[in-house]
Amino acid sequence: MENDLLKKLGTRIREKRKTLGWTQEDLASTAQIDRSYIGSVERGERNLTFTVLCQICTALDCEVAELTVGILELPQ
Amino acid sequence: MENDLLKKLGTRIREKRKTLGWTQEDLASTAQIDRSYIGSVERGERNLTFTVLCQICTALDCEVAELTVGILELPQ
DNA sequence: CTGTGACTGCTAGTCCGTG
DNA sequence: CCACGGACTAGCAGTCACA
Repeated sequence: MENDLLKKLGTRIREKRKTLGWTQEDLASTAQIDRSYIGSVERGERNLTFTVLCQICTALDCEVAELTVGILELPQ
Repeated sequence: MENDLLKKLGTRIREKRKTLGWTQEDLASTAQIDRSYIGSVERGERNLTFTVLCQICTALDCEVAELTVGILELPQ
C-alpha cells in the first residue's frame, strides 16, 4: 500500500502502546481486535476505518486528536 | 449503521465546509471523492477510512485533530 | 512477542440517476 | 444544492497458521 500517513499513524499508535508497557496482545484484547490486525496497523499496512481507529484510541485511553496532530502537511 | 461517532464527525465536517462557503460538490472535487459519498459521510452514514478522512481534511485545509478533539468519551 | 501470507464476507467508495 | 436510491468494483475487516 505504501502510504506515509498510515505509517505515521501506525508508528504513533505503537509508541503510545509502548508508553503503557503493553504488548500487541494486550492492546488487541482491550480493543477487541485481532492481534495480527493491530500489528499490521502499526506497520502502516492497513487503511483502517474511523471506527477501528476510535476503538484503538479508546483502548489506549487517548484522544484521536492526540495521534493525529500535525500528521497532515497542510499548505502554509 | 447508526454510529454516534460517525455522526459527530460528519457534522463537524459539514460545519467546517460551510465556514468556507463550499458546496458538497466543491469539497468532493477538491478532495477527489464522489459527491454522493461526501453527503453520506456528513450524515454519518458511512464509516470512512483514514486516508479518505485525510483527503477531506486536506481539502478543507484543516487538521485531522481539529475535527476529532473530544470526539471520544474517555473514562476520566 | 511479533511479522507475514492467505483467505472470505462484507463494506468502502464510484457512478449513474431521481425528486 | 442536497438527500437518497440502485448497481457495481475495489478494498477493508477479521481470522488463522506458521515462522
